[in-house]
Amino acid sequence: MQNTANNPSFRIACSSCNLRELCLPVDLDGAQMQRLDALTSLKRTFRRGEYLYRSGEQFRALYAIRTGFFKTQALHEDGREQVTGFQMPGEIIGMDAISSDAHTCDAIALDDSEICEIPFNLLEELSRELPVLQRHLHKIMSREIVRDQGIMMLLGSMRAEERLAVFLLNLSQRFSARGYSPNAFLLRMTRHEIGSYLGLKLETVSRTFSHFQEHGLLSVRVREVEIMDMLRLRSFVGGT
Amino acid sequence: MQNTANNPSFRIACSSCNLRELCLPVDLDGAQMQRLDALTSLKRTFRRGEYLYRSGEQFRALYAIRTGFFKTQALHEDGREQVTGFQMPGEIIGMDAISSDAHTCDAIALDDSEICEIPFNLLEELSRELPVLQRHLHKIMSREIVRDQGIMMLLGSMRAEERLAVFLLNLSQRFSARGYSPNAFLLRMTRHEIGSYLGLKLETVSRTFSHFQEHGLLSVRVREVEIMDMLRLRSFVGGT
DNA sequence: AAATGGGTTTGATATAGGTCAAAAACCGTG
DNA sequence: CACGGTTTTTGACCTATATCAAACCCATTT
Repeated sequence: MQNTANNPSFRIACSSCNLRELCLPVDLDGAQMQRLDALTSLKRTFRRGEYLYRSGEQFRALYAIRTGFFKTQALHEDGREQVTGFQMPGEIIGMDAISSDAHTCDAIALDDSEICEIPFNLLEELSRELPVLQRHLHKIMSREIVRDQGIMMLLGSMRAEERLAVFLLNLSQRFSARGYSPNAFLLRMTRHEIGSYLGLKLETVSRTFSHFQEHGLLSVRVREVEIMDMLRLRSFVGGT
Repeated sequence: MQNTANNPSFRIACSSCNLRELCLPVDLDGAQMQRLDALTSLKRTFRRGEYLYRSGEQFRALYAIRTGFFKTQALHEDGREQVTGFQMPGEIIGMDAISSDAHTCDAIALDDSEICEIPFNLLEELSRELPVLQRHLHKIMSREIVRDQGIMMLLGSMRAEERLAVFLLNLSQRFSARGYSPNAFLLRMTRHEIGSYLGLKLETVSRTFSHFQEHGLLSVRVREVEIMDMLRLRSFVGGT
């Protein structure tokens, strides 16, 4: 599949973007803000299934998700692939590529999506002049490191039920931070993708959903999830 | 245990450090180099078992390891802990702490060790003036992200033998990069710590070492490892 | 309305790795 | 160099999750 629209048709600037608090919450004056706007002016849209970037492609920019939903997946030499994350609006991806100047994973839209492209050399340039932007960039990268270490913990020492509970609570919290219900949401990914992310087979994911439902923790109808008992779901993590 | 020596006794400057190529391989002129030297002038030594930092402590600096060996471990609320990495000379740790201004894991010396402390605000300041330093900092952080994703892959989709093989090959490669033999080395960590890192129980680690030995891939005498058949060990990864 | 096909659920069975336990090896210290 | 604690090895058994297989569901196409 191809990227359908490279036309920077509509130009929602950072200064007027409703995701600012999540994406680049830095305190800049008018002139500085204008420079940031200039940096991120290139928007692109993607249809479900399209690649934002592919492993091996040359690194040029970070990407801020404006709308939609993405997954990133790493490919092993031997063909095995693993989902390394699911990204939603306000989140920034592509930082893995800085170290080698080439992307180390694929990013694929799970929904029709729109992104802001942030050319990295320009971002570096601007962050040399704006310490608060510099610090924010470092925080974003550090946050990614912390996130990954959380997943290492999950994969290394949690049982299937805990993993799925952590996953759902994390989604819930992120939807909530974006103004959506923390209790009811639509999964954008398949059981296979969830399993790949959580280090489980799709059957185990499906069974664990069923368990949760039997125990009245939530109700699932395929992609629709409603968390019925958030507290008990939380207590699953690190408990029993 | 306490930090025994805060005395910045001996001042090996970056400019004359034999780890430069690994640690901060940036191309600076004399004056610039001097400023970098000033930045990293505080050295500290640690005895085996001592903490370099603890989870929750305020973030002030990154640390470059000069000699010795460290582990980092994350603690879950519920008491579970997991080793998130083993670090050796030339490697820089502490980047997880940038995002929240507090360390999110413990760093513990597994050997008598020496580190260079790099105050982060000064590093940011200098990297605003020296683009090559700025880029290098970004690369180091990005490398950490890539490393973590490799571990996610390992934990999410490899069997015990593959995990241990990957672990040993990685150590081998890093020892080799530091001028030590890639074939024979001493493990600085316990079976328990290896298991924690690899998402396995210590008994499984021990058994897997024994398997490898039975198959003539390597010889182990507790902490001493000698890789006898590097190729076959490599072929274990992603194979069979 | 039937056919197609990807995704999901559920069941039956297999297995890698975990758990429990005991012995052996190792290491620092007195 | 003997002692006590820690670490490692090995064995026997158990369990969570994988694997294999079939049925089902739902959206789209014919």
